[in-house]
Amino acid sequence: MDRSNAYPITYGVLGLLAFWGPQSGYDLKRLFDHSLSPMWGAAHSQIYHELRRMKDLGWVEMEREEQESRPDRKVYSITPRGSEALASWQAQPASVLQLRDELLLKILFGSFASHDDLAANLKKGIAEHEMRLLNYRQNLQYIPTRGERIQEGRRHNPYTEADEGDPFFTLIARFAIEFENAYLRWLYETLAFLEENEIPKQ
Amino acid sequence: MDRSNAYPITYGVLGLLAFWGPQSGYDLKRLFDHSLSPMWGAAHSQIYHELRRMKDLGWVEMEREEQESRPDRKVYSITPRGSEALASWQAQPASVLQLRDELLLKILFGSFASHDDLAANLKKGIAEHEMRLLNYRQNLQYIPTRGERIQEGRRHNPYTEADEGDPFFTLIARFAIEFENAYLRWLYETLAFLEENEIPKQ
DNA sequence: TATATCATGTAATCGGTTACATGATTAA
DNA sequence: TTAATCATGTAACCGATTACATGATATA
Repeated sequence: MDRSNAYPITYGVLGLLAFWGPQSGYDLKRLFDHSLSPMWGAAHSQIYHELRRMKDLGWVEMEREEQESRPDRKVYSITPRGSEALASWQAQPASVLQLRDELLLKILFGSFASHDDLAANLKKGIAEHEMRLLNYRQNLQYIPTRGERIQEGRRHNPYTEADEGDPFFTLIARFAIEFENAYLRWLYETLAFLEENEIPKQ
Repeated sequence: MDRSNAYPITYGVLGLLAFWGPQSGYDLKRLFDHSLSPMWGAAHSQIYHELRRMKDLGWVEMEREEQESRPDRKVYSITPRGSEALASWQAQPASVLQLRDELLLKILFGSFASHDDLAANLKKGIAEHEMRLLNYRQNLQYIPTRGERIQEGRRHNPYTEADEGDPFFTLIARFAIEFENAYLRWLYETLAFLEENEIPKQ
């Protein structure tokens, strides 16, 4: 629980602090939802938890911003030791990916499902991934610029044109789009295959 | 722990029992490693756990096979109630995918890494995914056939030519290959981009 | 009037991984 | 002689999700 270990999610929060400058837990949750969600989601409870752990580790500092009629904002910023931790994480090999996609499991065992159940799940998958694709395409036009964001502080529009933006965000956005395209292509082909091979009910 | 709920991993084990016929925990672990591992991995401890839980639910039955000089094999088979559970799982919508790929996280925060660290991680990713692709391509030639496997029992070669095999296994194998191809294409492009834009050390 | 946003946290649970534990057989 | 295979389990831990808890402001 309060161990001194760090995990991908820890560095996710730390990286966002390094990139965007000082943020509250609430801000970080929105950044997660906006830029990381389908790549690495996080509940707000977990973000608050990681912040406390990193404070204990000396990787972040906290400053309290008082507000009338609302809970104080606790604004966290990365410390030099946090920056070191982030860099040494980058020097370590990444753990290997596991998909864990329930839809794929269902298709794999499709011989135990009715045609209609399979088709329904495929269509739900198509809707879901089409929506993601739209989202990513829009995001690609608004890639953040690091320097600006940190200098001007929070609460202004953090986006600039894609061609001035952080090249790594652009690379990841491209990945997301290509992944969704490949997934969708397969979903449509699979659905078509099922419809062709359906044995019609008498 | 011993709750009466079921999760994707539960149905993964149940589906394997339905497809391949009676198996021991040890057999199931190998089937997982062979056919499901990068899609939905499972430690042997978890498989044994799911088997006990499903026995309590009446979804599987256990029969003890005595052996000299080795622990008894406990062979599990799916019950009619297990088949019902599998079918009703297929009727429910699948949960949505989250990638949770640490490599993507590292690339996203690539502005806090050295060129060499990034390149090393990309190259490790390339090696990993090339290996998977090879594996999937080999698997595609040997797709299991359900009926045979169950009738003839375990411990014979369970594979037949792809064109006679289960169509769903073929569909999933195609997905896996297309996914790895898309991922690899992106990895190579990203690595090339980094090499082009490297600021050489003085 | 009801929902959404702002803002932070605790508690409970659980899915999943890693380590621990045992021990015979067989092939390199 | 070392490692891999066969074979099954327990224990500890922890990352992550879900639910619980509070309460003001602004918008529909």
